[in-house]
Amino acid sequence: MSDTPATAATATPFSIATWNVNSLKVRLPHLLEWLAEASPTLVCLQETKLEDHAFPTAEIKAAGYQVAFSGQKTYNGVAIVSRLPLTDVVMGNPRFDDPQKRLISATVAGPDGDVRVVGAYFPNGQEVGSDKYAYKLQWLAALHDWLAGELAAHPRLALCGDYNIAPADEDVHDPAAWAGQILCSEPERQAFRDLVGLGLVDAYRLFPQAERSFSWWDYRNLGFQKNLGLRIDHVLLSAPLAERCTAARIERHLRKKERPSDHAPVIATLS
DNA sequence: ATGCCTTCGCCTCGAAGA
Repeated sequence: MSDTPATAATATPFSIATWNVNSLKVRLPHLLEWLAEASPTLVCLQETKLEDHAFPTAEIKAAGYQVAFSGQKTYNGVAIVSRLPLTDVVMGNPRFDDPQKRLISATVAGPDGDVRVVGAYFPNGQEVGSDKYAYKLQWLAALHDWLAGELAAHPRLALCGDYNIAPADEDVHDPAAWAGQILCSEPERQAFRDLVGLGLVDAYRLFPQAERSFSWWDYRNLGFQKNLGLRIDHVLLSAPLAERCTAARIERHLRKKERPSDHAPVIATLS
């Protein structure tokens, strides 16, 4: 027997997820299905590719979730959907003037106090040495600088999103082929380590995981069927949240659905 | 292999993604 109140004992655990949906217009049915099935407390979405007036607020609210979003036509676009109220919503990085909608932050009530959630769609970079790669590194440096202050202000913080960085060779299906390439280059991996150095922990690596675990697979060449993937979507937790993290997994089965996103959601559970 | 798949916007092909 436990003296825990029944309401707490039966409550769904607090969980934080991230998913690059590659067009929320196309993937809304998948999202609604997954919200009903996995019941995450909160999900950060990337690549919504929707202007704010077109965001499917009513459909997501009908599923029992609140929304905050920052989008644009064709590219980028981020959102947070949450079963709990979202407060202090902030768009973008105040230290980095950027027309690309890649960042959204909000506060939710967590199991042991407020949690600050930062949802991020990191730049892809296209090719090492390109203008887009230079932008990616500048964006990463600005994120690091801003996040140091955010962590000081909000010690209970989660940085969730499509990082477009495979942090280590074990996160790459063919490390030799990808060595030095975009998503795997040393400056990108160093930027990832610099974020970790602020006091963040990769929730997925807190637990034993299957080898060759990935969150993205190329649409081409039967990438998913052959498991030719990369682990580039991450939930990073500050120490007080990492201490309470009890599980982390990749929702690989969503990649098997009809007309899937090329990314699968990543979800971390907190006690 | 400058390829493959998917999305969007433009206008049925190019750009971008990763």
